[in-house]
Amino acid sequence: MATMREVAALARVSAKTVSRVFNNHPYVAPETKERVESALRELNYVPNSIATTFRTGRAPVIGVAVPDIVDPFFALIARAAETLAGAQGMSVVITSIGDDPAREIDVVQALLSQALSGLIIAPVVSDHSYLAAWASRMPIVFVDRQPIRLSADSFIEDDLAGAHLATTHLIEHGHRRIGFIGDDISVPTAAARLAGYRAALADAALDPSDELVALGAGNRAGAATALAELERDSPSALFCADARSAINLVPLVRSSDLAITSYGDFPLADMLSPALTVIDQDPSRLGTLAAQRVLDRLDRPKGRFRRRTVLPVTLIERESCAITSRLTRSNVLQANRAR
Amino acid sequence: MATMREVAALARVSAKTVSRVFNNHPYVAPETKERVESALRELNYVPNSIATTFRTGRAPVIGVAVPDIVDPFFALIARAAETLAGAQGMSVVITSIGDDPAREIDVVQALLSQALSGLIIAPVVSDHSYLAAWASRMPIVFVDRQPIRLSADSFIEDDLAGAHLATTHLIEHGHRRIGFIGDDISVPTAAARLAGYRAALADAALDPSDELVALGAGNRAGAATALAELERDSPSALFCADARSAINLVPLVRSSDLAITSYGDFPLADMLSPALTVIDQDPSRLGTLAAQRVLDRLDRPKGRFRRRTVLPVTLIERESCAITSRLTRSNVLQANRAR
DNA sequence: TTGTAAGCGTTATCAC
DNA sequence: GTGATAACGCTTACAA
Repeated sequence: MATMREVAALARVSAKTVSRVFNNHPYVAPETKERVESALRELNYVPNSIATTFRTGRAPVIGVAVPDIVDPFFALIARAAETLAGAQGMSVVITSIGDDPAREIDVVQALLSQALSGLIIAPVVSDHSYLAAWASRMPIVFVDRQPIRLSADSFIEDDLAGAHLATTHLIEHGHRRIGFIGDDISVPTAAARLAGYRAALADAALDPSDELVALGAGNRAGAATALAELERDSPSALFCADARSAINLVPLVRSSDLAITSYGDFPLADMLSPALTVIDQDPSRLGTLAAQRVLDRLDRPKGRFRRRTVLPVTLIERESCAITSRLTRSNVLQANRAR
Repeated sequence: MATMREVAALARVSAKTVSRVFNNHPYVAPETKERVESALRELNYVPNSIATTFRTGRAPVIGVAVPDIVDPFFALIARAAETLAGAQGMSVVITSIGDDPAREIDVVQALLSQALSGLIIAPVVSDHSYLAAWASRMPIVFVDRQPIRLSADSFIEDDLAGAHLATTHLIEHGHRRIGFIGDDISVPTAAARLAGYRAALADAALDPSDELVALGAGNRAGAATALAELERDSPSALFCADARSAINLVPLVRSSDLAITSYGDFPLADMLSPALTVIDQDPSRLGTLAAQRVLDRLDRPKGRFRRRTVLPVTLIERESCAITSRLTRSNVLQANRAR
């Protein structure tokens, strides 16, 4: 690990000149430059990034905190952010917050106490005032979920409209008793989707009964309980508020005649029988936008930016919703297989 | 952002004493300690981690480089490493290398030029000598893939035995013409799986014809081509060398009568009709072991450790292999649904 | 065009 | 027990 001083000694110049050459500053005599460059090569000089960071006061690192990096939705956000940041010479520290809200503050504080230049966060807790102290020091950008009790940039999806879209889709296919199944309603996105579901029912003058709402489907056992609960009220269709719940639900409804729509696509959703109609999200775009915003804020600390950006979502229509398909299930299976 | 000096001034002591109090060093007079502590509280002192890192010469950060963080297999490795490291006050910088081997060196060098304490890597390229310079400075641990032209610790799975197991399973179910389908054979794990497949055929005195091997199934189009290629030789079963290829393959073989076994489980593999028999991997364990090894090496730089650890894999038998199931496919479907 | 000096915040050394 | 001083490697003023 040669230092600048050692390179300087070898090239018979001062450390400052080495610094100038290394950072391509002008006003270095060509022959000096050449001598320094060969010394640089000879000693295989690599700058000590800790020292640079120390001097600069800020590391070229953006923190990314998401509930779970194993969830492809968040992994796509993280990867997109990493790609964009990497192109600007910044790297990305990823932290999985986990499902336990109690852990979030510790985990995120630990992340922040490193020397980050900025933070991208999809929070689990619903009070983000603990970030206020940090927000004055670095750009903090929320993705997928809005900041609460904190003023910060956010890029989120139109969960309400998406849920409305999916529910309306089921209504248009003739369903009248539509169940809502999700995991944890305290997550703001889930709450918005429930609101969208209810709004769609209201718009169609259908009864938004609480008995048709079941939660806790984040794991297979919970999904089974939730489904059993709903089935007492014999819905003909389900709106599933997130992809993970949908994945848990799929095995359970195989033998039933329930139509299903899911908020969030997932691999093989199109391979099920019947193929699942889903709300399509664009996590990569969220990640790219968030990272770009962090970089923009770093570039122009005094700049003015839109605080809240809501991205539209779309419906991917497959075959899981029609009442008719359920009545002739075996035909549909045949048709699927023939494709 | 109060510094130690400011705290020292307020407590009317030297910076060193503040440092002693903050780090719980002995030999501080109780009343001095108390005065310092109240100053610490009053100024809300938070140590500047950049300075500490600079002083120490090493950041409490472990790098994790994997081909793709969106792939749940690697995400599980990364999450497990993060969890273990986090418990020791270390954080984790994750980088997706991408599929392009040409990018790996740049990406990993960029990662390394930060001040890491160690590196966990699942490499894409097949010559790791570029890491030699770094290996002398920090522990480098390979996961899932072995180091080539470099001496380093590794935790890998028994790809050869796993592929042998899966192929033998198909043979035992009566299959005689078994195709191999994968993505890129230059990836060492894939090569080992091909070898395992061939060994199993040889052990059963079956012909390991090259015509039954098709590659490039990493995307849907490639999978279609690969499958078409294989079907010219009418195999009755396929051994699919990785989960991603299997996911691409599933839609294509729906209408066929091919039995399938996949190396690597994936969500909903048990929900397909017929449910897929797979080789089960344990990426979390790989990640945990790798992170633990990095920490162990940091703790005991002179310690001696096993260089190469091979983890066994297991077969999860589902229903996709029996010849009989294929002959009575519709019955099987009924049975599935009834479950 | 090049060099000198100072300092970023913390901690190790050694003296008191 | 406590404090002055130096040092980590680099860059920013400023001087030459």
